[in-house]
Amino acid sequence: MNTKERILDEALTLFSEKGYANVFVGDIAERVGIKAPSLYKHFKNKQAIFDAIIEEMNSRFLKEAESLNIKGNDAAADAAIYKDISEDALVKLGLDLFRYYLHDDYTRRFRKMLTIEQFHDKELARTYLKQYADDPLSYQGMLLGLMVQQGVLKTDDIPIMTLHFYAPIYFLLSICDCEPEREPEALKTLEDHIRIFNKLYGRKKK
Amino acid sequence: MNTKERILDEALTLFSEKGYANVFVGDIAERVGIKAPSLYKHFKNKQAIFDAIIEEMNSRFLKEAESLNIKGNDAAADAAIYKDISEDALVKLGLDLFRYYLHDDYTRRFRKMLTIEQFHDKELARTYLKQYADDPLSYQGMLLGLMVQQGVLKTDDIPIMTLHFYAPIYFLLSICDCEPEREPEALKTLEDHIRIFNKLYGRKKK
DNA sequence: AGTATAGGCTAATTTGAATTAGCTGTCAAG
DNA sequence: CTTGACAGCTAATTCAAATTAGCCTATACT
Repeated sequence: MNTKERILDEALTLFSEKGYANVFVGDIAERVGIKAPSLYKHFKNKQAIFDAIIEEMNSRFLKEAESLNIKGNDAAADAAIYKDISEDALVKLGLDLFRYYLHDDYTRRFRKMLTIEQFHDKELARTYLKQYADDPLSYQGMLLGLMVQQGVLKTDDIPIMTLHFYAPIYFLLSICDCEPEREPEALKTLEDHIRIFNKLYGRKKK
Repeated sequence: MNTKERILDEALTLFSEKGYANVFVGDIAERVGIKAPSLYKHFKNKQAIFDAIIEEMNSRFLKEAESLNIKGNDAAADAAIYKDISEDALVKLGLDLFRYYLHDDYTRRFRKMLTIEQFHDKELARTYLKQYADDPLSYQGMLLGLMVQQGVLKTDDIPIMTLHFYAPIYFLLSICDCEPEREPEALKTLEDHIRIFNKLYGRKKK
């Protein structure tokens, strides 16, 4: 990782912990192992560092979305996968997703930063909701929709079913971001949530 | 409202919009209609304004909790109320709660401020989770528990049922705080959520 | 009336963080 | 070998925001 990337990386860490306004360029520099003025060899100013982080995030998420689309488009193949999904498999899917969101360093730091900065301007608000509300709902809605098609789950209202699946995940994530020591409890709750979700929406047991 | 209270009020508004660090004492003073140095007749410094807001909030919530306890303690009376609660009444209960959280000026501003500042220190993190996660779950768990007792709802796992009821509310609140123009859509979704919740957990229709 | 206090003001003062100036060593290309 | 760009440094500079000093007026209390 070159200096420019290290700056972005350390800045993201600090922004996600203290918020943009509470981080000094000197703090960032120190962590990178250089002096504050040297930062200006790489970025026009502090704001440019923030903007670069947002931009990098956008491109990462775009790439991710594309790769999901590729998978998502092959509906036939996907349908097969979910045809016989067991409760345990659904639990594993949910837990894995959760753990990824929680532990993936980039994802976690970025989410916390956006949580802090979401009210700063319209643009950030939109980004926040897209990442943590609209996109997850639409992606998971697609997956759950497949399961409905396959008769694994049953509902008249896929969007609400998706909300019922995802809202607890979002909620537990907020808890863990705030107090990471509550993760074990959250994982337990998440597992219970998915098992009961599966009972509530699952077709009557064969 | 005297000057001291007006300072707290305007400060809360600003903190909830921009976060503590982005608000200048001059901004607060201007809104109150005085000059910055005059603030220091009322508060030792900027931090003391923030602290006073937190303290006031604590005492408000304490008072609220007490009043809920008084009601909550009279379990027999409460049970009667929920014995024959209809779907529409449950929907109304949820929508009213939601609208209160969203529109009550004090509640809304305070929640946004805590959302921004939650990672600033352990204390704030604890306050945030208590207010928006633990307390709502425990209070609503109590109400839903009564409904289970009365046979209006059925479940083996009241905490998870409560999570299923509340997490979507929390989620929709996050959306509306972030983009208030999405409130109508959120209200619609909330109503659908509660109706389906009621179907999923309701005893088989008579 | 006489004075103390509360609460406001203007004009400093202090502070500290962002940014700029300008120097230096390294290294790659010609 | 030398030139130029790159990436670092120290030492200013700038600037804005918090806070303090010190003054003024009104009002309430004695």
